[in-house]
This record gives sequence, structure tokens and C-alpha cells, in this order.
Amino acid sequence: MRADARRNRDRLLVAADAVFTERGADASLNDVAKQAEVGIGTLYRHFPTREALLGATCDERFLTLAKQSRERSASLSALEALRLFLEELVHYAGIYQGLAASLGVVLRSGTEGCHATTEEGQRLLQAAQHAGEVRDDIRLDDVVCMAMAISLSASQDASGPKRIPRLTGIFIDGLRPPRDARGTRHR
Amino acid sequence: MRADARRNRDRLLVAADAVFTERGADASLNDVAKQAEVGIGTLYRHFPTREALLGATCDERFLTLAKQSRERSASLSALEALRLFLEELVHYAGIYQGLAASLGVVLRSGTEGCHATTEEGQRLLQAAQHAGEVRDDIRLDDVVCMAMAISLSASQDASGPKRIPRLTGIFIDGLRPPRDARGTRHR
DNA sequence: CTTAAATACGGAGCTATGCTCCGTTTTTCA
DNA sequence: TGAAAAACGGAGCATAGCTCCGTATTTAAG
Repeated sequence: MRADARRNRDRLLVAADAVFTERGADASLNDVAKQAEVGIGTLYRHFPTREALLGATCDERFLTLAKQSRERSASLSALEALRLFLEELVHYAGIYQGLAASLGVVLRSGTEGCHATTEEGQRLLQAAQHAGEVRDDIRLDDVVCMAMAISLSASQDASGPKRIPRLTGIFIDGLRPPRDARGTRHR
Repeated sequence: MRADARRNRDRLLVAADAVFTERGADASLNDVAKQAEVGIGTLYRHFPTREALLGATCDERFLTLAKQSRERSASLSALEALRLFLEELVHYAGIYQGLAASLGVVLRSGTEGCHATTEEGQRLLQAAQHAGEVRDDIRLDDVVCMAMAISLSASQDASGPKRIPRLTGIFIDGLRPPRDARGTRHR
């Protein structure tokens, strides 16, 4: 990769993060290019779609998420580790206003961090299921869907952020095996 | 209301439903006006925002949802009634591609049907809480966000639609009071 | 049947954004 | 050092949102 290309890519990521933080994930990409002091053509050459740019700006963060989760999970119950993972996922889904709605797509954008986070989630889920703490029919998509719901809910009003831990707990609780020997509802 | 105004309003609603059905909730409003054979100014005079138009086109449907829910809930447990309500809400969030993302705003658009659906949701939630089948700290907003998340998640991959009933069940299950009240497993 | 006020209509036009395309510039390396 | 390869920049076209105001239609009073 040519030196100027690398430099511009980095500038774009910094600018994109700033602009998305200030104006949300739907902000104008022209503004991003302007803030990076780069032509709009350069932006599109590096990041063909908005999701690609979003995925790239979140890449480091998702790498961190995965790494920290891996480190702490050794000393926690499988369910508690999954709960913390979900809570962090909700947190990252709220980094940019409007990011939550496309969390699923972004996580599939293929960057290293997104991949690491997906892997880690898969690992935690399977561990919890193996320990009998989560029902066998739950899939990672379901957990991601929960993160979306919680993040959306939290972004609706001012008191939202405070409710995140509580909502997270509630949903995780819903993943546990049926309390009656014979399942109560959904099979 | 002047006769021509009423006529144009009706034409707009018919056209909007057709266009949104074909091209999703983000379709061009110019197209809607064109299909209704009405000036774009007329569209905006009747419906100042996209959400207002969406709310109006969904009005009848939401009226139906509320009515049917009211009718059947008498013969169901409070939790089961709430579960069916959520499942229907997810269904209606999917009638136009992309509607789910603004479901919360649309429900607050003030039309009769949106109001009726909101009321019905509130009623079901309170009933379930009064019966001790749902935690007291859950709000209708949380349920609406679940619908949004489930619908969004379902529309993001091919296997989505099949997962709707299961996801609905999982989320509703999470709303039940903690089992800690009667002997828990851990934590 | 006027006729004037009230109401509604229409669409030109301005702004904003997405995205492409290609002439110019910078970098690389033999 | 010089030419090929790579990257840059931003003009420019397409599309959409939304406003504004001159014109047309409806209503109802006389």
C-alpha cells in the first residue's frame, strides 16, 4: 500500500469517527471527506459503502471488546460472561446514534474486529449452553438482536442509558432453560 | 374539510400504500405524489412528515390489530395475549420494507389506529403485570423496541422470517419476573 | 346566480447528498 | 532519473427533500 494511501485512509478513519460521533451514523460522507481534508473520491475508493466505513471505524473497538471479554471470562460463570458481553455490545451499538439499527450488517462487514467479536460471542454462547445455563436453541443472531433492541430502547429517551444494565439482565435471564421441568412456552 | 382536499387525501393514501409496498418505506415521496396525480405541495400539506404519511397509511391496519387483540385476549392468559400482540406488531412492522426502523415514531404519529394499538399494548402490559406475569419495571417502549429489533433482525438475513415466533417467545420470556423469588440457581 | 373570502392546489426551484469519472499529481522502483 | 503504477481531487450529474407563492377551486353569503 502506497504511503499516501495509508495516510489518507488513517485520516479518513479519524474524521469519520469524529463526524459519526457528532452527527450519527447517517452523517454526510462529504462532511467526512472535508474533515479529513481529502477528496470525496478518495473516501469512496477506500470505503465503497457507508457500512464499510462504519465497520472500519468500529474495528479497533470491536477488537478491544473481544479481547477484554476473552480475558475476563475465565474468572466468571458462563452466563455472567455472556451478560457482560451483551452489555458491551449494547454499549458499542450506541457509540454512534443510529448505529444500532445496522449492527447486524456491520458485524458482518468482515473487518478483523467484527470477526473477532462474532467469534467471541459464539464462544461464550456455546460455553453457556454447554454449562446448561442457556437454552440450546439460542443462536448468536438472537443475542445480537437483543443488543439491537436494548440499544434502540435506550436511545429513545433521556433515561435510557440508565436502563441498559437492567434490560440486559432481563434478556439474559430469558435465555435460561425453562424453569419448569416441562417447558412453559416456546419450544 | 373541503371536498377536493378530502379527495386528494384519499388518493394520496392509496398511492402511498402502493408505492411503499413496492419500494419500501423509504420510497420517494415525489413518486407518491406522482402516482396520486397530485402536486408534491399537496402531499406535504396533508402529511408534513414521512412518518405522518406512514402512520396514516397504516392507520386502518393498526385499528384492526388493536381490535383483534382486544377480542381474543379475553380467552387467553395475560402473558400469552401480550406475546401474540408482540408477534402481530412485528408482522405489521414488516408490511413495508424499512418500516420497522421508524415503528416507534410512527406509533406516535397520532392517528386513530396508532393510538388504539398503543392503548391496547398498554392495557395488555398492565394486565400482565397485575397478574404477576411480567416485571413491574417494563414499559411499553421496551416492548415496541423488541418489535423493532425482531423485525430488523428478521429482515437482515434470509432465515429471518422463520425466527420471528421463536424470537418473540424468547423476548417475552425475558419479561417474566425473576425466578429468584422462588429458589434460584446461581448469582 | 353572483361574488368575495377562504381554502387548497401545483410545481418551479433551491438545498443537500450520493456517487462516478477522468484529467492531474504523487509515489515507487528499476 | 524517468516512466509506469497508484492514488488523488473535485466537478458534475442524478436524485430527494421540502418550501414558497401565484393560481385555481370551493364555499357560502347576499
